[in-house]
Amino acid sequence: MARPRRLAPSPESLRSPSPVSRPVSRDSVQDQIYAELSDSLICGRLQGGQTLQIRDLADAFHTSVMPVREALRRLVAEGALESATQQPVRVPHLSVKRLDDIHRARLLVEGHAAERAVLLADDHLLTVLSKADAEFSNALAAGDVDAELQANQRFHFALYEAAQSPTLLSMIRSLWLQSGPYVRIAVTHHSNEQGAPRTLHHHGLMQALAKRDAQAARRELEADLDWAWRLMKGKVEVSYV
Amino acid sequence: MARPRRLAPSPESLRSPSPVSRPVSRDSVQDQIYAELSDSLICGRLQGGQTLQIRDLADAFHTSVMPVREALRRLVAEGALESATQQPVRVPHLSVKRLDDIHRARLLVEGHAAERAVLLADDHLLTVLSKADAEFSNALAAGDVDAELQANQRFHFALYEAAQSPTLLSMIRSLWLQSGPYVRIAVTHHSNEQGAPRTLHHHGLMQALAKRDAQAARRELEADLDWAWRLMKGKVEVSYV
DNA sequence: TTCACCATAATGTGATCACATAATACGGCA
DNA sequence: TGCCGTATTATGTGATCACATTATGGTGAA
Repeated sequence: MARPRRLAPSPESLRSPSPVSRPVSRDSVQDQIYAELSDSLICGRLQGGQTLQIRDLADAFHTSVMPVREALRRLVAEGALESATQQPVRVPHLSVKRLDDIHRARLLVEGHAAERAVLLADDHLLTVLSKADAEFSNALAAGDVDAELQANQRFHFALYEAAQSPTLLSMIRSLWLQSGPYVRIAVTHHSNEQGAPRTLHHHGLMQALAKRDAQAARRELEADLDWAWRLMKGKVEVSYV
Repeated sequence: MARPRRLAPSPESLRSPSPVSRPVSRDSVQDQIYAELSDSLICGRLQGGQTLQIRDLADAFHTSVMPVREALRRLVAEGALESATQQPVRVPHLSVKRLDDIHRARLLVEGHAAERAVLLADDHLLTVLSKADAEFSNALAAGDVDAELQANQRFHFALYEAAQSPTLLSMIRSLWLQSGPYVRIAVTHHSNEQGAPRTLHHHGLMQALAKRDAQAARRELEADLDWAWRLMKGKVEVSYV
């Protein structure tokens, strides 16, 4: 029996409207499914409370249930999904309490990573950041939410990778997986309400980086996280307990 | 076909010499295997570089390969184990660089959790901590390394749970899984070299807790982590690059 | 003796089937 | 008409088989 070495195209419900730089073509099938699902989580294409059924995903990806099982298991282990015994896997609902908890952890870990990045970064980082920020601004002007989120992700993770700490990086990735489904809700509802304070924080962060001011970089990053957190908190409060 | 609802007794190579408070009897078989393996990792019953083969573990646990696969997948996702494609899962080797990285993350996260615990704790925590510390001292005096590690784990996690942050707690658990295989090496080689500075840090931490001094608690915890880190670093340097 | 190549074995990974359990819908009773 | 118990469905989980790929051993020639 032929085993598909190549995964079928992703189902429409998960496909990104703007496939900017999808790092596809991993090796095993379960890795590809995992990459697809985690990308969908971080970019907010999956809603909180949504159930992910093994057989449905297997049909959508045109594979058997095996790779899907292991990919879901992996995401559950990272805290990105939740599963009770003998019950379908779900995207967790975020209560206000849990949202605050994740936010505190993000301030702690991502703030620390930003400080370290400032101390360790070379000049190349600034060019990468400004490029990502330019794409972010363009997406914001065009009203392309998906591109905006992708560019924002590139901006932040370029910074975090400069901290040269695999341990911190995997922690941060897990935190983004957990807060991903709610970032989109916050961002989609802000754009027509006010200006774009996020670009200001990005610029402030790059200035702090140029001046090698670690404390200032942390402050700007925390302001950026606080801004998103306040928006998310408002949405969670009205939509769900 | 009868499906075993009850897992066979754990293989001798993984069994703890002093099964103090094993929280057995989870629901699914893969959860039980996961609990067993993660316990073995944290308590250092698995050595760095050791390979864990699916069929071997399945034979040892008297089950099929399925539950073992998923348990291992979960541990890999948490960073506790590593696996290349189509190659057996291994307990990661810790280079000095990686050891330092994990140590910095532990100082950051566990130190923060200690501060929060001091601010949020009630009086009950002190009794739990002193009980765990007493068991720790007894195990130290008796030279029972396994009981010493178990008691130390209970002491620290009682503190961390008092921080009331599920997010931080899961991060800390992941860090302990990663450093577990090397903590034992460090601890087993210290006991006859010098006294027990660790009990001093435990006592200092409890005093800081009684005085509600968060900064002092963090300092004591960091001293405790630094002590273990220095021992581990010495062992890693001589045993492996 | 040493290195390269090939054959064999071993191991992870995917597919399929079987079953226990939780969710759901239907029918009967108050 | 509303509610509860039961039968059915559906879904996660475990077992088994099949296969691609890597590792390993031996054998050949240089």
